[in-house]
Amino acid sequence: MSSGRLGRDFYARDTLKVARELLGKRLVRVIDGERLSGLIVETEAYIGEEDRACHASRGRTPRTEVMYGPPGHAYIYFIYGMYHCLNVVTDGVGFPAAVLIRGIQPEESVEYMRRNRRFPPEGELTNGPGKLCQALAIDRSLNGLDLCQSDLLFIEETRAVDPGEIEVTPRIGIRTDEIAKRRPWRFLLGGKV
DNA sequence: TATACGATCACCT
DNA sequence: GGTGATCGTATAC
Repeated sequence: MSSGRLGRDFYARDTLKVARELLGKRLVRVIDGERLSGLIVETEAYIGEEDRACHASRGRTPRTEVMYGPPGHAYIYFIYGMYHCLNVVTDGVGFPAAVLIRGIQPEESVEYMRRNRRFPPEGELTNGPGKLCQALAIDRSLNGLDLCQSDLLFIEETRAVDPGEIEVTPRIGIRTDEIAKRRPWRFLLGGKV
């Protein structure tokens, strides 16, 4: 069964809808012609300058520029001096919003990923935003990449997900304010917590 | 120029 | 449950 790549229209929508519907889709990274991939099982939405947890809450800067651009591009940032996080830009041009990919279930080239992560314990290969970037060798050199065009990084259509499998919770690691902390903008697939 | 800190993780107790 | 690693950004001087 062939799987098509998600097109611009998928990303050019309401961010919460995109965050929810990215669950179950296949994130694909190609290195030296080899496919590394996994099914997306955890996402978080970051929406607009009013969202204090969103990097764009402090306005347009060189770092946040990508989020203001067209949907379907990768926003990758470096954090805590050692990790990278992968987001996909959503909604329309000029409105800063993105979905953070927080977890995937490894599928293709698992051994390659395990090597990248220096052979972690079972279940800890790609269960976090920093971890999955390390496993897939994603860093800021890929920032701004168009996931609708690039052959290095993209997301593929998969089977439909049963809405009953989706869990919604507040976002993780928010330290800005109580309102941002409470927003139920984290989505998980299959009872994963 | 200088400084404080973060959408994290690994390792410790 | 706590903390150190480690550095790009934003912001203040």
